[in-house]
Amino acid sequence: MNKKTSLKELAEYLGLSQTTVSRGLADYPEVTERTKIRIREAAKTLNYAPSSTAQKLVHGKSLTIGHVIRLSDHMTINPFYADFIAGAGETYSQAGYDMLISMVAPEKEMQTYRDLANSQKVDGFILSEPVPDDPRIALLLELGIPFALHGRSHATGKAEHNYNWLDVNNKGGFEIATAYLLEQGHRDIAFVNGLEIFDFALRRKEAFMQTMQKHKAPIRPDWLFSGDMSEHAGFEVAQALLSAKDTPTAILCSSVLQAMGIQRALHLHDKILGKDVSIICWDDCLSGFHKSTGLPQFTSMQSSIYEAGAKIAHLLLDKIENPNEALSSQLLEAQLVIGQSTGKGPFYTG
Amino acid sequence: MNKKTSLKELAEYLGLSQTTVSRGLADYPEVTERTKIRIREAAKTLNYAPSSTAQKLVHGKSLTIGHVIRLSDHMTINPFYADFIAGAGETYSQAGYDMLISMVAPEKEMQTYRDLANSQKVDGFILSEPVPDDPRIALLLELGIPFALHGRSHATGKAEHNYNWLDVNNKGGFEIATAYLLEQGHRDIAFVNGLEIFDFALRRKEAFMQTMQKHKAPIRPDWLFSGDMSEHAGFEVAQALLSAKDTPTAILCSSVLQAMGIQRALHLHDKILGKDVSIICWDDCLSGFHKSTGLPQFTSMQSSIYEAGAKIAHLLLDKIENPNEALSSQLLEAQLVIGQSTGKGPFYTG
DNA sequence: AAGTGAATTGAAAGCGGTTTCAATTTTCAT
DNA sequence: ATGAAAATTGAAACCGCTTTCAATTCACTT
Repeated sequence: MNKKTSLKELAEYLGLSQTTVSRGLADYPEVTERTKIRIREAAKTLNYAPSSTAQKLVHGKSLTIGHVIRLSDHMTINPFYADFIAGAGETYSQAGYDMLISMVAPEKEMQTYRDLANSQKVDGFILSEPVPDDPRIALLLELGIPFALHGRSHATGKAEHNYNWLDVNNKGGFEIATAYLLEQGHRDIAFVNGLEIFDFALRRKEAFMQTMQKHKAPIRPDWLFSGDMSEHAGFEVAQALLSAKDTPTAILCSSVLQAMGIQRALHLHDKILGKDVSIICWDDCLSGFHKSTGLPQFTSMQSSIYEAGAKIAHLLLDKIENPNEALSSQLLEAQLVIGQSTGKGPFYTG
Repeated sequence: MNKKTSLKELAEYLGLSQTTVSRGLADYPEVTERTKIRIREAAKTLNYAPSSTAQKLVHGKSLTIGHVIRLSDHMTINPFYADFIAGAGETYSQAGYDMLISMVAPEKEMQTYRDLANSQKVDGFILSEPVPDDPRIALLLELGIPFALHGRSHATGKAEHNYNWLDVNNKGGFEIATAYLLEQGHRDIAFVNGLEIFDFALRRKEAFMQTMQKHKAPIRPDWLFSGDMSEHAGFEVAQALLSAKDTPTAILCSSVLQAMGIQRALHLHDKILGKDVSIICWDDCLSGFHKSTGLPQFTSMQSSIYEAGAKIAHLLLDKIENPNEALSSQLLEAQLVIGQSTGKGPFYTG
């Protein structure tokens, strides 16, 4: 249990002033190389490290970014969020920032943002899973603390906003996916969306509807679903779909988990994936830095959420360090990757 | 963009000394109720909140717990870890602590612990995924910083340890699981473990081996696997198993993900789960606070990892706040929950 | 009205650093 | 040797809060 050494003690030990020692450690040019070396060695032997708290106080910054995670019913701690966090975390540590994560019940969420900002525990926030007119945005703008938004939030009122955002092109991605299914000869397509309170889900739906209409393909209201992006939810939906007398030849869904659930239901109904029924799903590329994701090879719209985390962290840090710079936002494109879950449909005209 | 109010400004505004204001806000008894009210109101109007940095400096504590996550090849950011973190995070916020998460490349891991401890950014750590003689334990003991271990670390040298731990009874759990399969009339059982560098995996293997031996059931070396706890890994193993000329009638595996991969392979080989082949898996009860986990109903040994996170956080906070108290550790029991993935084996003698 | 103890209040000293600005020492040309 | 300029060093203020300890005010006795 070695006690903490303070700068004062280190200075006394060296017979120097705190000033010189502080400067020596910070590698100021006015300190002789010889004394710098002495200082560093003494610091090593005494096992000295500056108190980050004291440094933060003097610099007036916390060098910490906050992530507030709502523990609610729908959005459980999304496994994908772990990947997102990992990407952001990497960027933070490279830039000398820390990551503060706060998991809170929904009713305490707003107050948590307030407290974290007011007590200056964090220099900025990353917001995820925005809904239209997201109240967190208004709050943080009012508090005057920098933040970046992962996704976009449709604002009905004054469209003006003063924050950076990064989003993946959900609409463009699902336009491509829908068009691909149509090209392959599918017309009877079911759509299994995430919860349509979220911005991304609304954009995906828009993409599906518009693309179907554009190609004069029929949209069946009873083939439009919205719910949890879980294996279970996918299974349930597919059970319902496959028990009806007419069934779709293709399903577009919003997550790999849903796709897996659908796949399970297909097995039960003796349907062959990619033959009887095609599936395209959105794939956030869980653990995107690994080659094999360990998930079945669905045809999917791919976009690395790890990368998104890393990039949005940069956006936020930029905003914090250059508050007056112009806003910058990014729209990432998802890639259509053909897997084994899609095949030709009945209307294919090669 | 409202500027931060300092205690000094608030005091001037009120025409009081900083001392009184500080005491008023902290609800000291020597401050009149009337002035307290004035103070609180002024604080509200000026939107004052004490700087946590300054408070930390004064109190010499960071009120922050560190979680260092190694971004390596095997242990990607385990989805289950998110749940664990959520449990711990809940406990922290209730106790007024913050959670600092650091995601680092494996080679920087040890230095990260050092830095976080020396710079006093955190008051303690939670360690996860221990290996035998885990070097992090030695390091943190040397640094003299409190920590709690999720799992146990077999120590070959001096067995003495000075930290709290919490583990789930991996050995007991897999003894029960193995015995259940044997009772149901299975003898040809394959064992699909996690990576056997980790303590928990070693205990599970021990349980399997001993229980099989005790019941005079044959252990086939080519039916013992160890690898990633991913869907993909489960699939690969099962592919290999099912392609051989003789196949097991039951598989005991270490995670739900592996079980799902095995299930996928079973389908390909036209085997029926729970009939041709039984599966028992370990289930960390992902998102344990929800009713339906969204995962297929495997027979499993269940133990909530969310709960484990919450409990170990308490253990650590106890240690931090009462450093001299006796050590306390907990061993949680996993529950055998019968699902649809198990059935009678060929040697069943009802 | 004076004196006492109790109740309030505030000045100042830290907490552990960084940085300004002045003081001291070196260096070098004269 | 001498003085001016350059290179080093250090004293002290400050970041924003808590807390000790002394000072002031108040409420009651006598």
